[in-house]
Amino acid sequence: MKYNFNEIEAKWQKYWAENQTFKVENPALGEAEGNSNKPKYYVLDMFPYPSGAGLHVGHPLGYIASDIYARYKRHQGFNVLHPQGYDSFGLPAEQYAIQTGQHPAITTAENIKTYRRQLDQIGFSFDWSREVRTSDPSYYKWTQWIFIQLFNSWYNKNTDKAEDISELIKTFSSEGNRHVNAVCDDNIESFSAEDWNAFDSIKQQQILLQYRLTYLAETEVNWCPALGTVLANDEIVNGVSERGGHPVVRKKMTQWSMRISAYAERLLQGLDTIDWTDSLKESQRNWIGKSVGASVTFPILSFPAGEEKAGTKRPGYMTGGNNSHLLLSHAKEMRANPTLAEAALWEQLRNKNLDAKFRQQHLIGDFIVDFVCLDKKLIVEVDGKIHETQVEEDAKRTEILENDFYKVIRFKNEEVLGNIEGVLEKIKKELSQRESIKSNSELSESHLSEQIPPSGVRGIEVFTTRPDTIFGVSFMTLAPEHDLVTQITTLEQKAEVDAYILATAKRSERDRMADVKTISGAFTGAYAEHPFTKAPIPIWIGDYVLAGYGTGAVMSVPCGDERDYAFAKHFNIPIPNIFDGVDISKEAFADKANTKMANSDFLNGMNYKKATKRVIYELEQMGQGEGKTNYRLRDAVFSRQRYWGEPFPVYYMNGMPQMIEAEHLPIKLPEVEKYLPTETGEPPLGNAKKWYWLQYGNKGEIVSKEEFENSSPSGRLGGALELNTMPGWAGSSWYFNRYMDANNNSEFASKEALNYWQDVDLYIGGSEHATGHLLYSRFWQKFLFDKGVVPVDEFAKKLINQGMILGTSAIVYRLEYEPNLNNLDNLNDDSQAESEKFSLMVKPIFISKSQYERLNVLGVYELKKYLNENYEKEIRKGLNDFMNKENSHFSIDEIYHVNKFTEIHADVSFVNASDELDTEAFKNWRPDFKGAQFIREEGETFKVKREVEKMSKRWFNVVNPDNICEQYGADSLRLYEMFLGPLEQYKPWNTAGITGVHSFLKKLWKLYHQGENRNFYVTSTPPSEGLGEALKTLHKTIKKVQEDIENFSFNTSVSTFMIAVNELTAQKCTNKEILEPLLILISPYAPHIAEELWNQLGHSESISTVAFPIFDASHLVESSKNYPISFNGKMRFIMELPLDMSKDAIEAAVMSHEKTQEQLQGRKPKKVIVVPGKIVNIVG
RNA sequence: GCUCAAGUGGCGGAAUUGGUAGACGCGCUGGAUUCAAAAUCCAGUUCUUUCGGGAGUGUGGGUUCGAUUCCCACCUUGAGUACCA
Repeated sequence: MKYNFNEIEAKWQKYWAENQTFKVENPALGEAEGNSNKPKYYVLDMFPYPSGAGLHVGHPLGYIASDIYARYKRHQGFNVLHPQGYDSFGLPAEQYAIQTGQHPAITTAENIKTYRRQLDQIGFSFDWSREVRTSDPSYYKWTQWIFIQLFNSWYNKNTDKAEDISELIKTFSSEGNRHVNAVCDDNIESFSAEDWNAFDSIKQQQILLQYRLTYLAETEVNWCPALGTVLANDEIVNGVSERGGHPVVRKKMTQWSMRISAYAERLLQGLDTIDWTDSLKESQRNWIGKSVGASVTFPILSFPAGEEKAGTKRPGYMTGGNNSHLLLSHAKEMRANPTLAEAALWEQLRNKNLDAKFRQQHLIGDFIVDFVCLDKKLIVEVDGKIHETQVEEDAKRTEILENDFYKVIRFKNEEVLGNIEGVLEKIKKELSQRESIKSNSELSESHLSEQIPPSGVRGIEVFTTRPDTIFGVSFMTLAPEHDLVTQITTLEQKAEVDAYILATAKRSERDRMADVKTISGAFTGAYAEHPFTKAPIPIWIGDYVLAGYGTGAVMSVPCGDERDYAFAKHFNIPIPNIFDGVDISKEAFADKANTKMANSDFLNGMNYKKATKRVIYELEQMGQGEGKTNYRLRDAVFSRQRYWGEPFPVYYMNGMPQMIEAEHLPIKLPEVEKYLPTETGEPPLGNAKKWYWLQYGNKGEIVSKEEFENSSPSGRLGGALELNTMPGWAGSSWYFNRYMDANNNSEFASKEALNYWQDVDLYIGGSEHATGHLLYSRFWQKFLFDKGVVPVDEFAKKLINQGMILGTSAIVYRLEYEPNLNNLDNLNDDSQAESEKFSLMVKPIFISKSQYERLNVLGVYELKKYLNENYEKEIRKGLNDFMNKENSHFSIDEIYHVNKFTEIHADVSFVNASDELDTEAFKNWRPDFKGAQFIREEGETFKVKREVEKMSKRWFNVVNPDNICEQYGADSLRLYEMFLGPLEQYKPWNTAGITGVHSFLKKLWKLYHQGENRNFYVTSTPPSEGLGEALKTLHKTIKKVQEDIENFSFNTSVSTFMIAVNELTAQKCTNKEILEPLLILISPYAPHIAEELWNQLGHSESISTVAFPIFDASHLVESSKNYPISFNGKMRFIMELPLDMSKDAIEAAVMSHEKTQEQLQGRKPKKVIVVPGKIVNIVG
C-alpha cells in the first residue's frame, strides 16, 4: 500500500466536514456534549480580506500555526473555539466594480468561494458554522449597533469610563457643565443649568456632539483624490496611500470621528496586562505617544522690549503674575451671581433683542467686563454703588480698553432697573454707529493695532517635557500656522513673517519630511515675558514646530534641545547655559539623567526630577502653568466616501445627526448604478435611488431618497441621509466577540456566550496591523466593557505575529545588442524604427548566472570579443534573420554592438532544486522568447541567479498552495511551512526544499507498512525487553514536541519528528505501544496521514478527540554519560563514564586517560573543573 | 535621528538558568540499484592542514575554568516611526 496522499486527504477532509468534527458548542447550549466540564480555549486568526488573487503559500502560515495549537489544545482536553471568517468590505472589490460594473457583493462572494476551497484543502480544523462576513447585513447590523452605542456615550474622566449620554444631559439640566470633567472638544463654552434649559434643541445637540464618543466634526483629513476618499494615518505610507501609492493631500471636511483619545491612557496601561510581543507593544506606545511635562503660559508683552524700557508699558495690562485661571473662575462666579440690574439687562441682551450677540462677565485682557459685543467691540457696564468710590480706576480702565478700540458705555443700576427701554435704546444707537470688526480690515491693519495685542489674548501656552530647563529659554517658537502669529507680528516684521508663512504653506508635507535638516524661520518682532525672570523673550516662528502637536508653540531652550540649538545657532540667538559642568559650545545637552541645574535661580543644584517638580509647583502658584500629560494619539476619522462599506445608521434633521433606532437595523446598503461619486461630489451612496431604509415604524420598506427626504417629519423620518460609509476597520474591531455567538439574531452575542468564552487566548496575525486594527479593536473592546456589553477590557491575552514568507525569484540575464545602423546600408532611413524592429525580431540571448558573473567583470570590448569568438554563429543567425539575408558581408563586430545585460525574472516554476532553468518551458513562456538562445559555460547546466523578494506576480515568484497540495499533499505543505523557520521570522520560500518533509511523511508511512508489498503491519505484543530504545525515542519526542508547541517553536518539532522516525526505522520498531502515541504527537501537524493511520490501527473515532500522550521521564534515565573533556574550554575528546561516579573519581579517570597526557604534553594542569553529568574542563 | 528585532556553513535554520557549535532539512560530492531516468538506499559535506592538529557563531574589548549565550563599544541588515517640544 502506497502513501497516496491525495486520496487520503480528500477522504478525511470529507469526513471532518460531514461529521462536523470541529464544531464547538457553547456549554449553555450544548450541555449534552459534556463540554461544560472542559476549560475553554479560544484560538483566533486574523480573518483575511478575500482578494481576487486567492491564496499564495505565504498566507496560510499563521493559520497552520494556530491550527496546530488548536488541535493540540483539543488533545489536552480543552473546549477549543477556532473560527474563521472574512473581512469582506474593502477597496479592491469596489475598484473592480467601478471598472466592470460588477456588484462588489458578487465579486466578494466569488472570492470567498475560492478562499474557502483553498483553505479546506489544507485541512484546517475551523468551526465553519460560526463563519462571519463583515459585509453581511446580519453581521454589520451589529457594527451599526455599536456605532449607535458610541454616539450615545461620553467619556467621564472622573469615573474614567464611558457613560450614557443621558446621564450627561441630566447633569447639564441640573447644574450645567461647570463640574463636568469629560473628554470633549476644546473650547467648550461653559453654561449653567438655566442656560442649558434655555438652549434650543439644535444648540443642545451641537453641545452634546462635542462630548459624544463618535462625533461629527470639521476636521483636516488625509484626502486621496485618486481614490476619492479620506484615509486614516495608518493607511498612508511615506506620504502616499498604502493601497495604490496615490498622493494624499490635507483637506477640511465634515467627518465622523471616533474619540479614541479618551482611551489613550487606558490603551497604554492595558499593554502591561497582555502578552503581546514587545515590538508590537512598543509600536502602540509610540503611536499613543504619551509625554509627561508641563504646560506653561508666557504672557505676551504689549510692546517690543526696547520701548518697554522707555516706560511706555501700560499699567495692569498683561504683566506677569496675573492669573487667568483665577480671573476666569471669578468671571464664572460673577455670571452665576448677577446683580438684579445685570440680570435684567442680560435677559434683554441675550434674547438678541438688539440683533447683536452679547456675552456677560467676559474677560477682556485683565478685566472682567459686564457685557460685551465682541463683534462691535462695545462694552456695557452696569455700575453699582461701589463704583462711586473708584471713579479714577474706572477711568483708567476705560482708557486702556479704548486704546484697544473698545467703546465703553456705563449705566447706573437705577437706570437699568428704572428705564430699561431707554438703556436698550442707547446701546442700540451705539451699536449702529460702530462698524463690525469683521468687515473692517483697515482697523486691524492700522499701525497701532499691530503693536497692541488684541484683547482676550493673554499669553502663549506651550507644552514642554523639560520644565526644569525653563531658565534656559532664550526665545519662543510658534508654528507658522499658529493663530497668534498674525496678531502679534509687528509692522516691521510683517513682510518677512508673511513671506515665511507663504513659503511654508507651499511646501508639501513630503517636502517638509524629506528636508528635516534645513533650518528656517522668522522673527515676529513681538516679545513674551519669562514667568520667573520677567525678561523679554523674542517670539519666532519656525516650521520645525508643528501646529498639530501640543499647543503648536514651544519654549525654546537651545542649551537643552538639539533643534532649538540649531535654530539659535542659525539665527544668532543667545544660548545661555543652565547645566552645571557641561560644555554646550558644540551641541545641546539633552541628557535628563545627568542634569544638574545652574544659573537657574531657585533650581540651582537640583537634578531633573527635583527641578521639574519644583518648577511645576511654582508655576501653579503663579497660575502660569501646571503639570500636564500630552498624547500624540489623535481621534480617528470614521467616514469614508465609498460604496462598499457599512452604511451609517444616521440621517440628518436641521443639519443635526440622528440615530435610527436599533430595532430598525440593519440599514442595508442600497443598490447603485455607478460606484463613483455623484456629479455633485457626493459619495457613491448619493447615486442610490431606492433605499432599504424604512418608513417610520414600518421596517424594511424600500423608500426612495426623494420620498425619504421630502416626507413630513410626522409620518416618515424626514431629513437628509448620511451618504458616507464606515472604514475598513469598523467590522474588524469586534468580530472576535461575534464568533462567540455568531448566529445570534437578537443580540450582538449572548451574555452566556460572552461570559463563557471571555476573550481570545491566542491570536495570530501580521504585525502590519499594530497601529490600526489592533489599536482600534482594543479601543472598542474597552468601550464595550465600560458599557457592560463584554466582560473583559482586553480582547486578546496573547498575540503572536507571524513573519512573512518571501519569494525566491529566479533571474536570468538577457544580453542586449543592437545593429550598428551606420553600416547597414540596406536599411531604411528611419533608424529609430529599425532599431525597434531589430530588437523585436532578433533572437534574445540569455546568459546563465555563472557566465554572467564571469563576463560582467570584463569590459564591453572584451565582452564583445568573447562573444564574437564563442557565439558568432548564434548572433549572426539572429542578424541574418533580421536582415533577411543568408550571409552578411560585414564582419560580425561591424554590424552590432553589445549594450548591456538586463535582469529578467523567470517564473520560479521553471527552476529545479539545483537552480537549473527548464529552458524549453522558458522559451514557450512568452512569444518573444521563442527562439531564445542560452549561453553557459562549457559543461555547465544553465543556472539562474536567486534573489529573495516579496512574493508578487510582478516577480513571477508566487507559489500557489493548490499546486503544492496536488504534488506533495496538504500535510507536506503544513509541515514545510512550519519547518522553514521560526514562526515570527521573515523567511524565503523555496519549493525545492519540500522534498525533505515529503520524504519524511513517506518514511512515517513505511513505519506502519512493512514488507515487499508494504502491507499495514503493526504488532501489538506487550512491551518487552527490546522496547527500551523505542520507548526512549518516544518519550524524548513527547517531551520535546510538547515543549515546542507550548513555546510556538513549530520548526523544531518537525525536526524532532524526523529524528524520531529515523530512529524508530533504524530500530525496526513495529510496536503499537510506540506507533500509536507517535501518531497523536504528529496529528496536529499532519492531520490527514495521522487520521488515516489511526483508522488503520482500528480506531473508529477521529484522532483529534483522543488525549495527548503523557511524558514519562523514567524512560529517559541513563546510567552513563559521554563526558566532553575540554582543555581551556575547547572540547578535545569524549569519555564515557558512569553517571553516579564521584567528582574525584571522574577527575582521576580523566587524568589517567592517555589522550589527556597527550594534550598536556607533560605540563601539569593548573586546575581541573568537574561538573558531574555535564563536562570536565582541564586548565593548562 | 529615535525605537524594536536580528547577524551562526553554499541555503533555510538548530543549540541560551553559560558546559560537546552547526541538530534537522535542502543543495553538493561519491557509491549502490537501473538499459536509462525518476524514485529509493548507503557514505561524506564549517574552513584549514604538513593529517598530529589548528581556527571558527558580524567586529573589537571585558567577565569566567569555560561565552553563539552575560557586559561595554562599534559595524551591518530588516521593521516601525519621524522635526512630538
